[in-house]
Amino acid sequence: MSTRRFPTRDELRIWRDYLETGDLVRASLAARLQRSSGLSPGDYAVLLALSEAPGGRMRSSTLAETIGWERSRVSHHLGRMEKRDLIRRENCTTDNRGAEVVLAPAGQAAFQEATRPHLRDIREIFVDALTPEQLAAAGEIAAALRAQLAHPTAPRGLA
Amino acid sequence: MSTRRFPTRDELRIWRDYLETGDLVRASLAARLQRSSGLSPGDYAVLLALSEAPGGRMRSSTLAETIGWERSRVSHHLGRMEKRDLIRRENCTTDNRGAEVVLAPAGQAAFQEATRPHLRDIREIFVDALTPEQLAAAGEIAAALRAQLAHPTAPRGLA
DNA sequence: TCAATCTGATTGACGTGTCAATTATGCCCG
DNA sequence: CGGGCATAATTGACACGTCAATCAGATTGA
Repeated sequence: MSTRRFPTRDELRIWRDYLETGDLVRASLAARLQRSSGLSPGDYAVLLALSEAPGGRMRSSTLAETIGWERSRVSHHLGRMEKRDLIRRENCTTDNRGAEVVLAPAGQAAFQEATRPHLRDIREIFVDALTPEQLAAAGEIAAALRAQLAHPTAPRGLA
Repeated sequence: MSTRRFPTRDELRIWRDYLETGDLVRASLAARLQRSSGLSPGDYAVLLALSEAPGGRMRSSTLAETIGWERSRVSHHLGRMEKRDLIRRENCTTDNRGAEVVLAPAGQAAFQEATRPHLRDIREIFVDALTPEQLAAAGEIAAALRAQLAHPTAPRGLA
């Protein structure tokens, strides 16, 4: 009985629609963000974290944890952002291995420029598109999918 | 009145959950596919299209249309797949500009190896995670979001 | 003290995606 | 015919992501 049938045509269509639509939404928001501020979603995430940190500065590893990225990803992204003067990197005084990421003026400006239009876009593209019931359902669906990922029906050696 | 408020904290949480969960699902499926067959989702999409084409061959531009990719993306991906002997490229006899993409034996084998586990994974990770109502709601949410993307509340010069 | 080890961060190789430019061929019309 | 334009596909430059390897500075334990 654990061997149920393959997904039906309808189920496959919904699955595909679900994922592809998520991508479209993401892409549309990213395009608007880029147009309004020159920032990528990654840039925005970094600047948001920094702007909420005291002094606009943060240890690189703390940043990684805050936005949920791998450390090497952070390193690469900071390298690109540093070239554009959005952030600076300084040596950490309390731990010579460490690096501190500092919000640069251009970064702060771009972030402030970006925030309001970005929030408005999220409302327009996502929130306004759905009825309150659909919005709630979206949250429940996400939760159900996460639960399934955390506890797969048939463990296959994947975390 | 067209200037409604920014999204609430809850709305933002749902929005973020929705997109991030989609990514997690995608990543989990991709990891399983990779493990079971050595194929990436892109590889799978290409091989699926080819395996459904008569003779396992297809014009490169037709392939692009079929799977909804940009042509340059197809070119790059085919280059990588060709190096792994999953496909071959031949000159098109009817149009000397054109290229025909041909399913290679290794590609056919990998695809057949991949299909059943992949469909089962989709069922386990996505379909089985949701109640029938949630599945239906997921379809409706995707449709609503697409409709919104096609007809933005406040056009901002974006297609 | 100082060697083994742990940890913070960077780096390099590579897959993947976009955009703009390029190449080569087909095609149409004066 | 032949110049001009459309089309097929590739290419190059770059952003972004992962993984594995590396490097330097902390830590700690005989």
